[in-house]
Amino acid sequence: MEEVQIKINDAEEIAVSKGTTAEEIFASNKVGQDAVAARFNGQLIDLTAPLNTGGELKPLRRTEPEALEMLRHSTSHIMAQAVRQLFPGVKVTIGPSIENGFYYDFDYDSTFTPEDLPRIEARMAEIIAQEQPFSRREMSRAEAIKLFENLGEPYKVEILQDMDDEEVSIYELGDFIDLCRGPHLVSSKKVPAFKLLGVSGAYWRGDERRQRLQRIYGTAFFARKELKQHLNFLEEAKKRDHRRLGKDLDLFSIHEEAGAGLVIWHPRGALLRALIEDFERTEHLKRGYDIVSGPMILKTDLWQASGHFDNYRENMYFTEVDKISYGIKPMNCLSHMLIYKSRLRSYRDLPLRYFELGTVFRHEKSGVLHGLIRVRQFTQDDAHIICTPDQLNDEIKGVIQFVVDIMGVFGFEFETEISTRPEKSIGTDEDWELATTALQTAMEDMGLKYDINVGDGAFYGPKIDVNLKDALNRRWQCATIQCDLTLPERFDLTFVGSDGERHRPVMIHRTILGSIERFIGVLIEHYAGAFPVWLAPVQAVILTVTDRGDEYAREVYAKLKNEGLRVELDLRNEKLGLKIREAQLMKVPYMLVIGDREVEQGGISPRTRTGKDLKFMTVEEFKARVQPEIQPPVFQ
RNA sequence: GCCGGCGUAGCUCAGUGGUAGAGCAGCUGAUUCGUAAUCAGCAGGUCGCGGGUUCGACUCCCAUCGCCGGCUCCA
Repeated sequence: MEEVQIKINDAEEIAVSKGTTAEEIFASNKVGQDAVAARFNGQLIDLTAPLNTGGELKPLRRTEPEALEMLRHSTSHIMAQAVRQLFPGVKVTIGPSIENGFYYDFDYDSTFTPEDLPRIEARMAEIIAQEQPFSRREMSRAEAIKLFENLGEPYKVEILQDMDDEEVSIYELGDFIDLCRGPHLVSSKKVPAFKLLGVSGAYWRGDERRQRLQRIYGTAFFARKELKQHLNFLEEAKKRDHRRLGKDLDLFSIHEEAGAGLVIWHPRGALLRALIEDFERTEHLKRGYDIVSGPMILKTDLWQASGHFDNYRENMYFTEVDKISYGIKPMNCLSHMLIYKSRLRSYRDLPLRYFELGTVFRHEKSGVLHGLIRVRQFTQDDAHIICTPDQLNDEIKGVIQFVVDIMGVFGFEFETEISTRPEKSIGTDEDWELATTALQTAMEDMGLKYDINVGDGAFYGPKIDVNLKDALNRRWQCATIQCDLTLPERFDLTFVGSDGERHRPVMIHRTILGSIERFIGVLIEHYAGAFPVWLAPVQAVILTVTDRGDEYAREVYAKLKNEGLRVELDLRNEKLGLKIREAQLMKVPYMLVIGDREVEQGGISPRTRTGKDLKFMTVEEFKARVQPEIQPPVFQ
C-alpha cells in the first residue's frame, strides 16, 4: 500500500499508509490523546479525516482557543438538529461560534420563546447521549445546491450560489445536514457542558431590509466547571451593571416623562462628572490645547455647508427661531472652524488645538438606547487640531500618547482599529488615501497594533477607534481620532505659509474619553462602583457609636472638610453595624469610627471599604495617609 | 427602526375575570447599642398611559410610551 510521510511531535517523521486518519496516528504514537481535532500543514482538520499526502501533523488540544471555537460550532449543529426536530418546517441559516459561545439563526413562522429553551436543551442532551458522529462529505457546489434545494433549505442554497469555491463540504449529524467548512468534533458525545442563553431577532446576512430571523444563543465548554464559571461571570457582570449601580449609588436617573436617552445627573453623579471634566481640562491645557465653547444650535445653512445635513440629517434635531431653521449640534466641529476662520492664520500659529467639553444631541434609534452607554444627549471631550500637512504625523502621535496616558490612569487596556472610507462619504480618493496613510504611519511609529475596519470611517474621513477593555474584558468604543481633509476644504480654511502664499491646513477630530456619559458608564462597571479615592463622590464618612461622640465628630468633620476631603457625617441614632453596612454598600472608601475611646484619646479609627481596620490614629495621621490618594493623578 | 420579552408602593417582587399583597426603604416611638441589617407601630398604589371586550379587567384584546435581551446603527 502507498505510504505518506507524516511529521509528528515537531520532529519525528513516520511513514503511514495513505488514508490513515489523524486519530489513528495519534493513538498509535501516543501523542495528542486529548486532541479534539488536528492541524495538518497548519490547516485544521477532523480527527477522522484521512491523510492522503505527507505533511506535518499536530494535535489540536482542548486548551487551544481554536478547540473551544470548534466545540461551540459543533454544539450549534447539535442545537440546529434539535430545533429542526422540535419545530418542523424551520429553515436553517448560519450558526457560527462567537466570542463567548455560539448562535444559530432560524427562519420559522411562529416565534421561539424563552420557555422553548429548556425543551431544546433536553433534546440536545439526547443527541449528545446518542453519540452521533459528525461525518464530512465533499461534493461539487452544483451537487450541494441540488442537495439543499431538495432539503428545502433556501438560505443554504443562497450561500452556495454566492460562493467561489467549486468544491464544498457538508457535515451530517444524525438527520441534520449542514453546509460547513468544519472541522468538527468526532461525535456529539464530545460536548461535555453547554447551555442555551437566549433568543432574539436578527436579520438575514445582517441586513435590516432582508428576512427577519430568530437567533438562539448558547455557549459550550470542555468542562462543567468552566461553564459554571462563565455563568458566574455573567452574574458578576449583571451585579456590576452601571444601570443598577447608578441607582444604588444615587448617581443618575433616566425618566420616561423626561425622555428616553436623556440622563439626569444626581449630586453624586454630577460630582463624579465634574471631577473627570476638571481633570480633563487640566490635562488639555498642559498639552497645548485651548479651551473653547460654541453654541448648541447653529443655522441649518451651516450644517448644509459642512455636509452634515446631507450625510447626518437623520440623526439630527432641528428647531426654528424667527422662521430660520437651526440644527441642534450633533458634533462640535462647526464652531471650532468658525473660530479658526475668525482671523487670518499664519503657519506660525499652527498647530491650533481647540478643546471643548461639547454637549451634542443625536437622534439615536429607540432600540439602541442603553443606560449611559447609548444616549441621545451626551458630552464629548472633543478637540479639533488644525495643522499643516507636515505636522499631521506628530499631532496624531501626540493624541495617541494622550490616549495611552489617560487609559493608564483608569487602568484600562485597549485595542485599536483603523476604519476606512464608507460608501456614504465626501472628498476625493487622494485625500482619503493621504489621511488613511497618515493614521497608519502614526500608529506604526507608536508601535501600536491595529486592525483595519473596511468602510467604517466617518463620512468626512478615516479614523482610529480605541476600544477599551473593562475589568470584565468587554470592549467599548471611547476614544476616536479622525483625520479630515475635506472640512477644511469646504470651509475654505487657509493659513499663510513662510512663502507668503495661502495653504490648506488639515484637521484632526479627536476625543479621548469619547462620551463622558458612556465613559462614566464603563467606569462604573470597571470599578464595580468602588471608585478610586480621587473620584469617589464621598471619600470618607464619619460614623459615631453613640451620641456622646457627636460634638467631637462635628469637629473632626469640620477639620477634614476644610482640608478639601469629601466627607460626610452620620450621627443617626443607629447601631455602628448598620452605619458601616450602609457606607459599605455606597462604596465609600473610608469609614471613620468615633466612639468613647476616640473622643478620649483624640483620634479616629478608620476602616476601609475592603473591610480592613486601620486602627486608631490621629486626624493628622489620617490626613497624611490619604493625601496622595485624594488628588487626581499627575503626569510628568 | 426591527424581532422577542416585560411595565403592580421609592426599590425587589407575589397576585391569570369578582372591591390590590410581602420584604426592604420612608415616617413615628422605644433603644445609646464598637466594625455588613435593634425592636414595635403607622403610612404608602386611579396595577405605565389611552381605547375596547365584559354585569365586572391588574388579569383578555388593540393601540401607545418606556424598559430589558438581541439585530441594524454608533461616542
